[in-house]
Amino acid sequence: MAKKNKRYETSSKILKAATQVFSEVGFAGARVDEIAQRAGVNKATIYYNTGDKKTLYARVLQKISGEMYAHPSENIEKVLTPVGQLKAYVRNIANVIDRNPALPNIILWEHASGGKNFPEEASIEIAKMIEMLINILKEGEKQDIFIKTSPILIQFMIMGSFMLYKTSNPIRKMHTAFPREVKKSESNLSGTIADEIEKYILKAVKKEN
Amino acid sequence: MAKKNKRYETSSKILKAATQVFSEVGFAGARVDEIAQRAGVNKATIYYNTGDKKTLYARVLQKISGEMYAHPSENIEKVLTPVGQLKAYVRNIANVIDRNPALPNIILWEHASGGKNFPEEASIEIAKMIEMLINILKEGEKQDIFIKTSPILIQFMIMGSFMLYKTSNPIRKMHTAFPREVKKSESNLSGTIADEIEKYILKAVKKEN
Amino acid sequence: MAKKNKRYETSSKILKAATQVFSEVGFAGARVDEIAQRAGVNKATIYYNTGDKKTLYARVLQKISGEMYAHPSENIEKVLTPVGQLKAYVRNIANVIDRNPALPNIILWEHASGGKNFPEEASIEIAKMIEMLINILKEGEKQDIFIKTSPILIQFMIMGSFMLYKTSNPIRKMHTAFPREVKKSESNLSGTIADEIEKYILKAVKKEN
Amino acid sequence: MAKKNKRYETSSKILKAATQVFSEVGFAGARVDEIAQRAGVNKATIYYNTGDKKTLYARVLQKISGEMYAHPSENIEKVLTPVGQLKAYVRNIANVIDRNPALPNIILWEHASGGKNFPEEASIEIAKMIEMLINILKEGEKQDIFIKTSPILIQFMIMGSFMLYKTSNPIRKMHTAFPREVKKSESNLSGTIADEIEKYILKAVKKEN
DNA sequence: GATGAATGAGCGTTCATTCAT
DNA sequence: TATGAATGAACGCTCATTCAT
Repeated sequence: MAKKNKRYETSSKILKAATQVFSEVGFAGARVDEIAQRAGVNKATIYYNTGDKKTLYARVLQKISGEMYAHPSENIEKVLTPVGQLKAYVRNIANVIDRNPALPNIILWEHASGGKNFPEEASIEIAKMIEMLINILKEGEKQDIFIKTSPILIQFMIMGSFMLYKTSNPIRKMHTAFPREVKKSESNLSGTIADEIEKYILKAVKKEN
Repeated sequence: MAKKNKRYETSSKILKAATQVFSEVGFAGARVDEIAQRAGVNKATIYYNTGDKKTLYARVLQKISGEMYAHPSENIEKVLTPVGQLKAYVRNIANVIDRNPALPNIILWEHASGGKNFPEEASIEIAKMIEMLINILKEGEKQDIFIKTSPILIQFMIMGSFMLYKTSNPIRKMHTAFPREVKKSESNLSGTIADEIEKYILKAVKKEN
Repeated sequence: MAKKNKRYETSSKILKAATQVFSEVGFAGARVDEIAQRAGVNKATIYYNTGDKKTLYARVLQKISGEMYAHPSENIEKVLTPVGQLKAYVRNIANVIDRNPALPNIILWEHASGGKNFPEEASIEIAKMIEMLINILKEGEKQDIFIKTSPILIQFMIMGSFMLYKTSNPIRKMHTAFPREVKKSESNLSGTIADEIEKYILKAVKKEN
Repeated sequence: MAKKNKRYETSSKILKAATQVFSEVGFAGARVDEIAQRAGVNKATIYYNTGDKKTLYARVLQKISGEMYAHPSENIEKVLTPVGQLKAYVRNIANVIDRNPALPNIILWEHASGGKNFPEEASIEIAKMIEMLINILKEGEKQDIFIKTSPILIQFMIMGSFMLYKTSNPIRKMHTAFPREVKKSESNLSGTIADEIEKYILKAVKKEN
């Protein structure tokens, strides 16, 4: 709306390009030159505008984790039952990932590298998110409809399956060895994939009667 | 003992060091100097003995995937019921990961990078493994004890949770934000962790009656 | 006076230093470090400004052959008789070599290496030059004042004597074995040396009557 | 004849291979590995048998110059007239070059590099050779059949034309720009080429009457 | 006499970063 | 605000040389 200043525009272009590049090749593999080129700015502009490579990466991480862990909370409180809340939780994650294609790669880069660059702010967001899951699962237990579970493992099952699915796309297509059922893939999670994972997670967690 | 081939011994030292370094920092982040130092050999020896950085990485990938996807089959055929087989399948994966600490990181690096360096041989091994899972799940369906599932997603749930668990260890410990339940961790999967995942996967897959 | 383009100035310094170094030790013997040092720039500047070692060498070759084969034509067309033209031809070559001390060495490096790096553009220039000589000799034949000759061999006699003379300078001085008459040398061709060669070439080519 | 010892055989193979390689790419461009491979021996054998790269190159130079400057004298003394002697001189050089294909390249490498590695022994041989030419030319002058000439320049005309001819072969064939008359070439000097050069040199030197 | 294995020194090249404008 | 030019510090790799056998 209001005409933003030029600096901000440049900053946005840089951040967008950096997100792309870092997600494709990771921190060590990323070239500042490449980021500058994709952003359509001079390499020195990155240093002038944002700072060094590490700072730039930190900004990317921060933005990513902000998006990751802020939105999911949106629709959950409106839902009343733990089952509905857990469904919403899974679905929100799928939505966020679909809206941020760079996210799974970056999270995996960070996991692989042992989180060396993971900013404290980002882990606060994650913590809030997990707390949300903990509450949902606890409430389910209290109502005697969920079994006792380890929230962190449930979290990893959800995130892990989504992220491996997303990032395995090129691998599955590249190699001829895989069975046919494995090679077909959908680019979005929010359709069939999220449906399935939601189903598995719920079954895994629900008490049989 | 028998005097071993000198070249082979050197090669082993190099491969071991390379596996470590690549798993810690990935291909782009790895320094040949560092690998040489950890192997206790001169940098040039790596080139004399094994070849360039890419070749070395390929060898690491090959060894890793060999170990990953060969062993799990071991105990499965002895088990008769699909439930037993699925349990063995999950447990075997946990065992392999425990025995090869570099494995989760390297797999994640590869996923994150879109499998640019993934050797065809490795994907053959993975394919065999997934085929195994497909058969188990099919048999379960046929016997009407498993629901219809997407094997690749089940696979990703198992692998994803194990690998994220393993690699999240330093992150979880590093950051203060996480709830207490999340911070405690066991270094091996084969104990409680595998038990839990096994339970969730089975519940996710089994038909309720 | 007018403020020159900075990049161009750097480029010139690099090209000059490169010409020197390549002429002294050839392509394989040249060290990029040495070129950078003589040019008074950082080694990386060479890559930023010009490109890799091969590209740099190509530029040197191109400039050398440009100078070699452009100027000789200058004064020849003004001269009317074949004898005068041939004299001018020889003299022009001597002048060019005198003005470009790196030239003989570089041509010899290229000859010795089988012209592996010789750029097509350079050979076009040489070809034009030889064509000039062919025309002079043909005209002389037609006027019945020159014998029938092989132009390429005449060319090699001229170039060969000039270039060996120039490059033998350090050798002749270094070694004590040579007869006195051989050791004295003039640094420029354009004086006595060119006079002599001109005389020999003309005698070799002219028809006796 | 007598069965030579093994060391000598190895030494010969090495020297032959080294001569080839040095003539093709010069001292700086030569790789000890390549020489070893062509000689069919282990790289370490070169050091054991002959010494380091410089020593090996010196041996090659020595052998080359020995061959170059010893043989030409053979037939000259039998010839009585200066004209006949000069013809023999030119022809002998052509023969030696034909018999030693590595010779022109190596001489050119040495000239180009300013004779940095030229051994004193070699220059003694050259000196003897030039002295021979000096005597022939002096005798011709005394008999009033040759004009007064600069022997070193005559020497360079002969050597220069032969060597440029030989080494220009690949260049002339490689590039399309050259006129047809220039592209055809004979691999041996001793035929037409030597005839022509001999004719030019004699005409250049002989007194007209 | 000969060699497979290993290495130190150095080379061409890249890359994150800074400087002058 | 932005950039073209320049650079220091590495990095992957090569190569002449040595060592143990």
